[in-house]
Amino acid sequence: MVRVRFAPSPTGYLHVGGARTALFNWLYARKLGGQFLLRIEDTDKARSSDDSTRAIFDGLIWLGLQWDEDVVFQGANVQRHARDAAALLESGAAYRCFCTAAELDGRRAEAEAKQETFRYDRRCDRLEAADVASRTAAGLPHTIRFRVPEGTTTWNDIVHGDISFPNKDLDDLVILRSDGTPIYNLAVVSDDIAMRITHVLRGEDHISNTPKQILLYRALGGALPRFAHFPNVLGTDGKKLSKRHGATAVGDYEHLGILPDAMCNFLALLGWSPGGDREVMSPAEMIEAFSEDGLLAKASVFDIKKLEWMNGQHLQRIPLEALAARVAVAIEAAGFSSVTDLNARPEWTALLVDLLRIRSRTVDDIVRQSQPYFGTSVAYDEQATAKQWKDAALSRTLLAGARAALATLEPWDATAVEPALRILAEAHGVGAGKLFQPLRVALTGVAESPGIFDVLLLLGRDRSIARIDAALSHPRLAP
RNA sequence: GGCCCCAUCGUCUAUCGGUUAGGACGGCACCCUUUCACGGUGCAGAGACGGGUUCGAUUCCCGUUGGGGCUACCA
Repeated sequence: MVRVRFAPSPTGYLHVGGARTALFNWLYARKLGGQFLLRIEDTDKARSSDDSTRAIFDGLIWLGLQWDEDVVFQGANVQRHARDAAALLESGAAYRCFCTAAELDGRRAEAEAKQETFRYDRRCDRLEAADVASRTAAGLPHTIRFRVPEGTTTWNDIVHGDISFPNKDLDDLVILRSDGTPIYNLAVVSDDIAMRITHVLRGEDHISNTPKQILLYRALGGALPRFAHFPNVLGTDGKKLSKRHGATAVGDYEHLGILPDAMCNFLALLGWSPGGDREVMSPAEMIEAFSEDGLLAKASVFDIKKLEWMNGQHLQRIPLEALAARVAVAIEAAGFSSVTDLNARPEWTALLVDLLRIRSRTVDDIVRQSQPYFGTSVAYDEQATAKQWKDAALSRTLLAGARAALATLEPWDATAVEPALRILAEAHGVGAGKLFQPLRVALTGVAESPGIFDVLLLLGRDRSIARIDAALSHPRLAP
């Protein structure tokens, strides 16, 4: 049984790089019928917060990456971590170190000053047993260090192939602090063994932790998992994605009107390819197409333009009712209308959303463009009126003509509206566009909108007439 | 500094020794058209460099260069 885990530390929001790691774990588990677990690594109390934990849950839920089993909080396992450290001490794989943090810092600075690589010199490992016993009995504060054995540590990484580290380059790492709390590498291995994790899939910044962890697995007698290290997600400047690149939290994209499926699709393609030309996929299709072979070793740049395009593609594919429900919430948030009102007229709402989604890339685009279809009056865009009502006299004539034609038109539908307006344009000896454009501005206040007949239907007769009247009394159209 | 990872259009990528190096985003042009979009067509655009191996290298190996990561009593 495949068991993978996503193990973020709750020190901020869920970052897109972390989201991608979670996604790959999720895809891996779902593809193989395994379990996707979530572990919150909160052992650093100073930096961890409940708000951050909540933000991680929210982000994963929004993305649709549901985890299996209960969330594991690493902080709840400190007793086991300490027990494991004690066991290592017992078996001789680790030793007590009485060097203080200040001494260590001093030696490190000294080595650096001499351009030398600092490595712990194991002086405490050479202490006489009696000495160690008496210092311990005296209650002298000390850490527990893992004694890195001789040799080379190698593993076959799922994305990178064989990677090996000479053990001599690994320092004897502290696994338990002098206050008895565990250090990261110990906690991770202890927990992964306890959680029976079979595949550790994480970011490439953990590559250099891996040999240390493998050594700890062996010393602890745990079954070694397979490892995969995903390359970093970079900003457009080629540097690791961070706050200064703008939006990096998945929540930011939610608020920008990105659909979760589009976000997952986009993230999956950063470092994974199903082969061939496939790009736009639903979560189910991604699971179906997912395989280790498609995982790339190269870091990739987060290109928001492509994300937006991807979102536009998903906007067209999502079932209309589902999109309408999301848009309704966003329209209420924008203050144009209410969910209750929109639900009361589902067909009208569906038509509105369907007409706007084709010219939108985000939910926010739809909301922005929906404004003219709510409320009684519209704000006339200066540029639009200047351009489309340039010839005031002609515009007045055409708008008045349209008002007259529409006022008594029966029935109020596409079959009647279109011929009526085309005949009107012809009667005035102008092309259809010469009539439609000024009318579009009169009805919506802006120069871009769905087709003019659809606009009329969306607004209804009364509001259409009222807006033409409002346009007629606009300063620019004054006689 | 030491150790490790990486290297195809500006960006995301296909290619599993032999291709006019393909697709997508973005850009540009044109078509469609009542506007804006959508859609369609076309154009520009890539194997970092140097050595090998091979009949033949983008592909395999080595080096150089350039990016990135780690180097804590952080995670």
